[in-house]
Amino acid sequence: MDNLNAVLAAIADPSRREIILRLVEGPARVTEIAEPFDMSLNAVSKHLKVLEVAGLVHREKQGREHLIAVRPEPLRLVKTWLHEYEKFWSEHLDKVEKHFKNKKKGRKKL
Amino acid sequence: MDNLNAVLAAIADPSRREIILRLVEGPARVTEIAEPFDMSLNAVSKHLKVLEVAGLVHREKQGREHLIAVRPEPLRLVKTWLHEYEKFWSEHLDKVEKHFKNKKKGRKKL
DNA sequence: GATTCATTCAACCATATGGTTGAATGAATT
DNA sequence: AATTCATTCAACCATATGGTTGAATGAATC
Repeated sequence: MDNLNAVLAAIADPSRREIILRLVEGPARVTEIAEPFDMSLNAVSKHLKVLEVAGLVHREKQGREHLIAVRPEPLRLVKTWLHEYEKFWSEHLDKVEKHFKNKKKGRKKL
Repeated sequence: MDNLNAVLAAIADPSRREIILRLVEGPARVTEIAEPFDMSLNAVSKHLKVLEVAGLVHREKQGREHLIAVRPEPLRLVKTWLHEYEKFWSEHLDKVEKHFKNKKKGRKKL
């Protein structure tokens, strides 16, 4: 999946990870989300945009306020990549194992 | 862990993820790693530096060539964060569940 | 010792990122 | 209708990022 880039870049920022964890508690308005942060509302708004583009957050406009809710699905992509990595890793270990087995068996040949 | 930032930023780049997967096959020299890429050797060298700083790769200088090997440990940090996220998520689901249980039980009160 | 080979360092470039402030939009309140 | 409130848009700024090219380093080879 191509989106993995966006998802990883999004969660690479600590403020955005904090926002995500905060949002697991439940949806919140932009101002609420921004409250604990030592940065402008605008900065938080930008972070939310990044999370939204990555699909990690969904925005529901309710009149003048925006309700932001976390969306867990894109994190699956990260898990999937980690699993792919581990799959390759264990396959490689298999190969190494076989390599050593062959060494044992064929010791006298070479 | 603070390094999580560096690890996530490192794997957010697709070339670097490719390098990592390549290195699971086994250690390689810089030129070997660079070979499949359509970018300068220098660019790859920089990517390796980023991976090295993030701890995802280890460099062993062997004379004039550098043997680069993958180091899986830092990816644990990513897994840990995902687990933390999921923990919070399920705790929140618990809360929601209890909330609805209370609604059921106390329906007549409110 | 001169040359070649593997790699990094240094400088540069364009674009992205994370932040700011001030103005604009648009809904709610008076 | 005027004002206030929630949010984004726009412009700007400093720094980071991903790439380039050319020079420097330092080991191997002739």
